Amino acid sequence: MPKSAGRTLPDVDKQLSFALYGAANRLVRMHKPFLDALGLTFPQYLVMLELLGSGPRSVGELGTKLGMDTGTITPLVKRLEQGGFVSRRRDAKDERRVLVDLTSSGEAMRERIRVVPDRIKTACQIPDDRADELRDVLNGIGRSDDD
Amino acid sequence: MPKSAGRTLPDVDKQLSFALYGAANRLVRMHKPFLDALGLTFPQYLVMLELLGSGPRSVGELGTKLGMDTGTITPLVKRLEQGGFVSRRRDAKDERRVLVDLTSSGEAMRERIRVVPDRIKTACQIPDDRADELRDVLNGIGRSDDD
DNA sequence: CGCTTATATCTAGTACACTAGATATATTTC
DNA sequence: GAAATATATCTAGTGTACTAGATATAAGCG
Repeated sequence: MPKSAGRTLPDVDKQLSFALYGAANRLVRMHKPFLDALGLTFPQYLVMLELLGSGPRSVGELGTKLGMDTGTITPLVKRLEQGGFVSRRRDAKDERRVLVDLTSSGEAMRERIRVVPDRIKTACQIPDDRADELRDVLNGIGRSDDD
Repeated sequence: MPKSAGRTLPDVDKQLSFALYGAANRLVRMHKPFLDALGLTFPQYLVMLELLGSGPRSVGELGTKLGMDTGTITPLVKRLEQGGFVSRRRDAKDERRVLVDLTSSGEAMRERIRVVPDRIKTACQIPDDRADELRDVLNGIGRSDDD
């Protein structure tokens, strides 16, 4: 067996980075049946949550909030637009910006979207206080002490 | 209790799923400078860790271990092969299987790969015991009580 | 032996997520 | 007010990650 001279490599599934990467993938998979029923992908669902919670947002603001590049957000939002869930228009105040807003069809999803987090929480079987604690730890990972 | 007027959508960044998704993305970004120097992407790095730690593996075994589909693993491994890090050959014992093994060039990366987890741990600033605890919680997420 | 079923891998098509570079509008400076 | 700079978005290209369907080998059965 290639156990190499003295130093062994830490087993891949002993590593936090692997655990985190896998958990995120599994979490997206868990969402899929619920989101398929709504015609949304996971990142699209995050954008919808933000719009439902905070109102119209520019492409750049969505990227900042969700920690994604505009090169990711633009095609994602275009698919939401094609699905009829959001509208895109130039900001009259600053024509460089594109404002993304819910259509009536998107707004109408509010109640159906709202139940998704609860279903996931149930499936995860993690108590609320434990989940909050975990969330805070995760939110601290990989941030360069600003934002 | 007012029926729906009072119920607001939970803020997107109060949610575990969002925190987990974002943390995984940030973690991959943290790895990038180290892995770029080795000519690896993050999932390719996970495959290399597994091969360095456990020896030759079939495509299917890699997929099971890493929680990924063969439709993901196959092109990924082909890129590793193109990079000269691994070889692929049919298993003589069962010609349905494709065995992935390290080349000498791949084996030679052992020491350079081994230091990556430490650098990340330092950058994350999470104490070891805390990281182990977090890892165990993450490993429990989204598994259907088998595997 | 030929037929069926199971297993393992591969191919094709959609959707992220990133980087780098192009385009378009705003703002500043002279 | 025209040129230079800054900001916001978009486009193109690479690499995951998924699903569904195709191919190829293996194993079981009449």
